[in-house]
Amino acid sequence: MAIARPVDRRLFFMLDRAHTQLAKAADAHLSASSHVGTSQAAVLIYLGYHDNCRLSELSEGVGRNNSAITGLVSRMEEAGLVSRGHSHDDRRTKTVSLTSKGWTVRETVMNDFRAFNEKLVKGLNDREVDAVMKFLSLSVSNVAS
Amino acid sequence: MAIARPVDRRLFFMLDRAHTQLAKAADAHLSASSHVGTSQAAVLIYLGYHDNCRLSELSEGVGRNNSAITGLVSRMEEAGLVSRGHSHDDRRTKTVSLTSKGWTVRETVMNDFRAFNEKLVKGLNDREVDAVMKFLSLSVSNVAS
DNA sequence: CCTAACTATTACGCATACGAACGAATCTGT
DNA sequence: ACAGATTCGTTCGTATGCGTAATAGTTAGG
Repeated sequence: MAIARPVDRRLFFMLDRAHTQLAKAADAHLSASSHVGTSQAAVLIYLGYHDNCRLSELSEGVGRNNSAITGLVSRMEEAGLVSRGHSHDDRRTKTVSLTSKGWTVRETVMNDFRAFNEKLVKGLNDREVDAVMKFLSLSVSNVAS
Repeated sequence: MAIARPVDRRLFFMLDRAHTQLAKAADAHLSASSHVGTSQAAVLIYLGYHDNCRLSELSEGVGRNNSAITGLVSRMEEAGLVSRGHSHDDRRTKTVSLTSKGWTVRETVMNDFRAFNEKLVKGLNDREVDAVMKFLSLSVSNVAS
């Protein structure tokens, strides 16, 4: 259960720090080949698996709220990476889909991240990587209450 | 080595997502008792261990760059949590120290995070927690190059 | 002494995120 | 069929952080 080990109280800050540094490194990694940051990259990747989805679904998929998505999608629309559409079923909803340019950039981004993620787990064995992924999934639901 | 396992390419996004959700939860957790966010909380905790340190050291300690620290410290100074001082050795440098109010808030924040961090590792055994901490430390240096 | 390096600040523009509130559309219960 | 609740996307204001560049004071090296 790992209760109250002194080191535990630093866990969140270690995560925060790692995220800051890794996001910075990932941004640098990405902008070398494409002009997208990590937020936009997440959208590109998600849309590859769920093209033409609702904005709310995208919001859920990349873990940002509605208003963040509105701005994010708008910037990406201006950049020609995605386009908005309308749903036939429900006139409230709008959909997002990748443009052909979006698909191309996504391909680059995917390759970049494959290399990047391999760097992240350098020095860890499979068992440890599994523990990390388990933590990243579990912790979100642990605090969701 | 965990090379090219299909799941690896999602690692960074899982981290990104976890960080976003956890930061949001932590903010809610904190602002219930004190009026500080996670950035300011990090500063409070760091200063508890390195009171009266230089701004650059703080910058390194909490993983933000110099100009971000200037703004962060200014906001905290206005809130009465920290105060700026001058170094005797080097008159270029300025120092930051906790005010008595800062120490009080830090105490609250520390307790909040103890509880919060315990929630994060719920469902993980010690071995897995160790792997997570190892990952969070290692990954930063792995991409630092 | 002069110059180079360091330290912190400041200002600008930009990206990202949040919560709150809004209008429009849709669904639900009666 | 209609009133009320809910959902969806948007807009607004605010907070935070980054990069870059300019500024200014201080220190250290030659």
